Amino acid sequence: MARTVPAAVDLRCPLSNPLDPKNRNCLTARRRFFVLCNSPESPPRVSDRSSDPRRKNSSLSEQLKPLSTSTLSTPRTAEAHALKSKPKSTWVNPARPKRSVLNPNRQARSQHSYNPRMRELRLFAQKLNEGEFSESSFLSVLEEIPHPPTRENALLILNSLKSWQKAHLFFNWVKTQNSFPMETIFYNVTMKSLRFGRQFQLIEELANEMIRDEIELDNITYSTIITCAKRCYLFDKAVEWFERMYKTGLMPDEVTYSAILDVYAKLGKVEEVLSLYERARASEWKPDPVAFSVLAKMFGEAGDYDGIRYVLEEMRALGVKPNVVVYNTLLEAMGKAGKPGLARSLFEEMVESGLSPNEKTLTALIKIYGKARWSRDALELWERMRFNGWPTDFILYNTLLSMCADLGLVEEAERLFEDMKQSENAQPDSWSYTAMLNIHGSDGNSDRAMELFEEMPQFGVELNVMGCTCLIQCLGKAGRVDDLVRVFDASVNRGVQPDDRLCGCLLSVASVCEDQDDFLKVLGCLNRANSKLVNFVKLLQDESVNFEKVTEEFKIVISETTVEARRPFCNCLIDICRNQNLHERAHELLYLGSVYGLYPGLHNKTADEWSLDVRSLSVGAAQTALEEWMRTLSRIVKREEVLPQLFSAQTGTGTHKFSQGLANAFASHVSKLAAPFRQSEERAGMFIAKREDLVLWVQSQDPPAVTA
DNA sequence: TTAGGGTTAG
Repeated sequence: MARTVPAAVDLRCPLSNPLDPKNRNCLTARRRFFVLCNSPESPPRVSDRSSDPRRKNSSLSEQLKPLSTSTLSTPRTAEAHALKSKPKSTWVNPARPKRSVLNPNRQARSQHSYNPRMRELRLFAQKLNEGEFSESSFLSVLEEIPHPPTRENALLILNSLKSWQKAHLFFNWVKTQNSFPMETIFYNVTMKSLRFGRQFQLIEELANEMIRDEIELDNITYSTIITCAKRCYLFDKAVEWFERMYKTGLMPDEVTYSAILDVYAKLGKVEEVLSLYERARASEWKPDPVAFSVLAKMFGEAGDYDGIRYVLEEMRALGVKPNVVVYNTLLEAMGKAGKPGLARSLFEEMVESGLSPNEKTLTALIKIYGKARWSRDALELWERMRFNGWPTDFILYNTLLSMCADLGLVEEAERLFEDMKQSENAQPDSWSYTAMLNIHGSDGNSDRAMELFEEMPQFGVELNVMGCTCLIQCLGKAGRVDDLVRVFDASVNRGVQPDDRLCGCLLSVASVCEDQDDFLKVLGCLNRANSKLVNFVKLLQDESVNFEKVTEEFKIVISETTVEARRPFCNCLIDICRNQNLHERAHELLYLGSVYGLYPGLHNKTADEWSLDVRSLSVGAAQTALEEWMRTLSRIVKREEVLPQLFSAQTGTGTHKFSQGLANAFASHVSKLAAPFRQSEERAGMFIAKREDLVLWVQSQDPPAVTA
């Protein structure tokens, strides 16, 4: 796309400033700016060390320094200065000759001729592959090799060995035979095998051996080392070996280059990736689909929609046709950037271009439709999949089931689940059962949920903590406390490790128990998982305990809880207090929850409107918050302070098919208090009161009901 | 896996 921009670029245009926060992601601007900074008409602000011939073998990161420090990360003031001093720079051809960063020709593979002893050697390799050997027995079998281990014979066997251990042993054995001098290709084949076993240390040892024995490391060697380091999450090692290659004077070809692009991308170093990409483009490199896939993945991870668009436009401008992997990566990226509509169009474009989607394509799309709550699109896609015979696998099925759970599609989920049971390649696993338990749990069908729980061992599927949580929630809602206890005990005995979400679930069941025996039974389960939490519940029930003690214990319990579970815990604790007629304790807990940041954005004030946002609160917590708010307003009215025109309380509508909706509970509490809030007709899930009505109501409260 | 690079699930 940069190649199609007009001949002159006005740098004063804000879009041309890549460091303007508004344009942080504007890659067009970055590209233009890059080119301008490195054009002869616009000399770089700092000396461009990469163009210094004396620095021929400097590492790439050193070469990139002038770029990353001056072009992409310069403080904004320096940037502004540069822009001011060069207002009328001229656009130049970015493809002008400059020192390359990569070799445009991919390293050629050596040709191998037909080996007349192929059959016997393959059979021998098969014998080595199939047997279970100790190291010594493997070596003794090697002595039975049907033909001498010449270069070609040894290479054929080495290529045929499947396990990295055997390949490594064979490689070392060949070396001891001294039949021929070891060559790069032997190291490369062995390294590839070691990479399957993620044996980076062994690979590095081999690489150092090559250096010691002066055996040439080529692009294949380096790319194998780099990708192995990457797969072992040893990104620093990957970069280290890439730099080492540069220092030896070996130019990477596009395979090594995209491997290192991916390393920087996985490190989240977007600027470095772009610098590398731009550098290579300036060397007249035409990126291939793999390179674009790397870029697309990187932008997807960052949720950077401008970046995704840039990838699409670059491909279009360069005439590179995306393949299925590129489409998959782009679709996934669109999903992460929150663009379901664009993902849908891109998918249609892919099908129209004649490409057939694979299971990964469909998984990405189903996930996007589920997240966007586009049930019609999701189900239509499912129909198309069946009609066209597009490939499926268990991940796709599980994604479909999760989508059904999110959208409340019970019958569809049962059909899919049945399909899975009938299938050969997608038998239900613990994910599938979890999704099914979630669906029936949310639907309130505890019988079906229990049926699923009982059948799991028959199919050899282990229950996981999430499935257990769904089932416990379902049984709790159905009031089947004895079954709940049985399921909990069985789950823990089967190896489920309760986490904070499961504890939160038990706590929420406890909060709705009307029967004291049931309440104690649920707390008994919770005690097995989190005894401190149970002790805290008991402490709350003890009216002789003062607020300071509650504060102290609250702090301990909450700080030991994962961040995501803190607010649910606090909500449930408030609900428990209200159910046990401990209203003041509920108010104390709401106060503590607010102090410790569990309810950010609960109160919002503008000059015209004060609002209470209870969408993340439980019913009891929302009631408590409303009461607290009314107490505060009473005090303000009494003090005759300034009040806004409008008061609003936001409960939300609950988009989920199964959601109970906070609105109804809130409405009945408002009516119990006889407070003048009315549900808004224009704004769904919103309760509104006018200042005059609220003031009259507050004044009529004598003694104020809400302060009780 | 037949000497090297990129894509799927709470």
